[in-house]
Amino acid sequence: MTDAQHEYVDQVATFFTMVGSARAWAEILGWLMICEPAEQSQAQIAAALSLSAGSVSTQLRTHVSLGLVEQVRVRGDRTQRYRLRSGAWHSVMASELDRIRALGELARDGAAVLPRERPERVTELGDLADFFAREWPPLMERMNAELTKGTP
Amino acid sequence: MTDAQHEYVDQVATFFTMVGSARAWAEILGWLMICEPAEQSQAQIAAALSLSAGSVSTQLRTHVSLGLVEQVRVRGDRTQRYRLRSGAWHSVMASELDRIRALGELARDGAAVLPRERPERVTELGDLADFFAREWPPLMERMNAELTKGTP
DNA sequence: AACACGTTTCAATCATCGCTGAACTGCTTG
DNA sequence: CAAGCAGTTCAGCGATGATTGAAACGTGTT
Repeated sequence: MTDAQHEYVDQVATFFTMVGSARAWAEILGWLMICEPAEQSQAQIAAALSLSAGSVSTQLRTHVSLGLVEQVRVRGDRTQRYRLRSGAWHSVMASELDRIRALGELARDGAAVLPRERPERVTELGDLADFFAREWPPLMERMNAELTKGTP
Repeated sequence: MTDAQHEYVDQVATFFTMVGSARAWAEILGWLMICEPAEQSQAQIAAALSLSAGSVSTQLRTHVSLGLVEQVRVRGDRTQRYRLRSGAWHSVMASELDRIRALGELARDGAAVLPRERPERVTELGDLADFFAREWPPLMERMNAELTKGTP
């Protein structure tokens, strides 16, 4: 692992820790973006990032469950490999829809305690969520259409 | 503060703590969504939520700096009041653009360590960021147009 | 001026959560 | 069936960061 690679992993990790991710989680993500080969065993990841086997196991599982990383079995080799899923970033964006829906839910539940004064404080959130729930799917479609040009 | 209100504040707080916000920050947000009157002093907020004056002061400042909350002076009364800004939720969405740009930056910096194997791991992120940087502003415009219908 | 009230600041405390290390499971091979 | 390796689990440690409480500040009031 070169200095430049190390620096980049750090940069990615810094970004994602800023938005609330665990350090190890973020470092693994950064490493899987640039490592060679793209498929890595847990041991390789642990070695490259100087992380304990435990952290790698745990955080890798959350990566997998989020759909960012996939496990691959290389035939002839029994050790599991992990790699960034192709389209990983797309699915991050696509999953935004769930969060938007959750916000809509929050707004809807607010109906029970709607304030007389400036009820928009709650309703505005609902309208917004509805707007995005409508706009997001076509946006995702355009995204896929546009960015799949080179890779069919 | 009724039980229902308390419950709702808790629900909002739970949602936002899930995505990495501080508990007090999130509770204040929930309270400012449904409190009556909409304008509240720090002391009122602290009392309603059983928070210390210190937390309220600190977290309220971050709310203000994020543009979610604004301070208002009620004439005749010297104590400062705080309230949810109208259009608060809109500006949350609008500020997403900054995060998208940051992701684009991250991808661009990745050029220095671009892997030979599956370089899309990095470049895909850049394309995505570009796509959103282009799509976001018009989307925001449509959002404002559509949701401002009732409130000119 | 002195006081009262609202707000800010900050050091100390507390809680949370991620990380480590070691023990454990399961699989494969000699 | 023992040995070796990959991965998992979990208790305990450590660090980060939020919360508190008290003291300082400022502003308006008597």
